[in-house]
Amino acid sequence: MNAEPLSKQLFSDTKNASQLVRSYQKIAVTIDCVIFGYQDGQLKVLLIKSDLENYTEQWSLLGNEITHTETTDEAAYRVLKQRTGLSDVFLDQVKCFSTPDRHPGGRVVTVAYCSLINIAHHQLTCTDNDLHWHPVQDEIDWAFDHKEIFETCYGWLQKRIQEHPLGFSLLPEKFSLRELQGVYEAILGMKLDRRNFRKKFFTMDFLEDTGEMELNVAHRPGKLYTFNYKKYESGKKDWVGIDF
Amino acid sequence: MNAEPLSKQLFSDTKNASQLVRSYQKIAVTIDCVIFGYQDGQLKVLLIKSDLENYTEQWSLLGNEITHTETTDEAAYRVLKQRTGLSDVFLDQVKCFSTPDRHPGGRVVTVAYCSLINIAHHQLTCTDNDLHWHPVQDEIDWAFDHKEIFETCYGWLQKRIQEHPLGFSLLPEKFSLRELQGVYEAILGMKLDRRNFRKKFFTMDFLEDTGEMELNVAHRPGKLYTFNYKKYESGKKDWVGIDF
DNA sequence: GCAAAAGTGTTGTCCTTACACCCATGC
DNA sequence: GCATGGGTGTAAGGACAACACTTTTGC
Repeated sequence: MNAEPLSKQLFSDTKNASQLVRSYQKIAVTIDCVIFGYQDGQLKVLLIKSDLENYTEQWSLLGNEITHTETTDEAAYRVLKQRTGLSDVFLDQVKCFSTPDRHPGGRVVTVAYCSLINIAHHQLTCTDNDLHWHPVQDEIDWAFDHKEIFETCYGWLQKRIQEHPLGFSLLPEKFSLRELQGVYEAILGMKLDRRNFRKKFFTMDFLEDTGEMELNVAHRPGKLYTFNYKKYESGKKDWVGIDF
Repeated sequence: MNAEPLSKQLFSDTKNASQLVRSYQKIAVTIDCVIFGYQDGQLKVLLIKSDLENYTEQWSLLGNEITHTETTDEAAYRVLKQRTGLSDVFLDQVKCFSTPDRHPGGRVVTVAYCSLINIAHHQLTCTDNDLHWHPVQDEIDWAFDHKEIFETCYGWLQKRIQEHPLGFSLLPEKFSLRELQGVYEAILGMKLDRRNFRKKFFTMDFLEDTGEMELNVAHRPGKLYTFNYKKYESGKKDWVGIDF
């Protein structure tokens, strides 16, 4: 607020790095994971009942403190692994939330992470505290500021999935185009034109025809494709173009 | 790393929120500002000589701890204000950096912020520690992990300026299209076609002709425009399209 | 009159959108 | 044979890239 005294105090002299850091106020830092999953054509988010007194009826993101020896990334992977058994999955940092009174137990700064996994392919390793998947369009009674964190991550995901091939992590190794389109429609919350969707992905040229077909579907079976990551990498463009 | 003991410990019972937060490890949290400025057709970044022993020859971003009563956003605005006198400027959170040994004085988690200001229109309020503007393409001897933070923010800015009208904050109220194009070329690091650039911005339809012309230029004077924020807001589109 | 940048249009190409019909399978 | 989704093509419109000449001003 008043610039002079602080800048004078901070920049008068060289300082010892350890002393400086010792002088800083220390704060609890946590990570919270917004883990999205997809099942039956619906986008869902993984939540637990809060385990804090007075908040046990509210839904909470999966979170944990970060320890002195790990990065926030490592903490996020640790939590994801503990709760879902998953380790080979994307997990991206979205944003840091730091409102002083955001946590009822005192000052806690949290870093939000976002992930997207295939529900059908991973059993939850622990279902304490009512851990389960909630359709994203359900009314949810959120704990603390987790509604805001969730919404930020959901918006981030909708933008991200249009620019990066995240959708494939929701699908089995081999998938039909209908399944792929279902993922996009669920995440973006809108219907897409089937013919244009197919054209789009075929011209992007990283889907590989496996030669196999769907089995046991109550309609004409579709071809199964795999996502060729190498082709995706080599075909990436780096210039997007000005477009507000 | 080993999931079982921790999840058992954390989720056995309801807990008191204050006790839980008290049990968390506490860490120093800082913000670092990557403040970009534009002058003479060049993009520059505002740096100081580190004021830490053994690091006084290296260049450092403007940073500070966050206190118990402020958000990281508030801390970033505070630092920006102290160092540049500016307050009516965009400042966006980019990313949190948390490698345990990133700071020589001990564990410090930092949140990087990015801003873009008009150098010619703001005097620096304090030039201690060799505070000054460095062209972004200069070789810079960075302190700590500030090179990584800078590069992340620079990439973020290049993407961001293509999707949001940030460039106008670098220009006077009234500006010519040549000036606007100069900003984009400096930030993106490439030449753009003048005719296509003009077409692009005219069809986006939020530039307003002031009726005035440039003065004192050694060539045919150009028209001066203003950025009409209201028109920009109302014309924004929300659907971008899948495009990897 | 020369240097420097302003201002302006067209064409070809590509991408996007909207839209309709027949086909293969399970039941 | 009916329901369900698979698979396909085209035409119109819009965006983008490439490209050259005339005009206005300061010096």
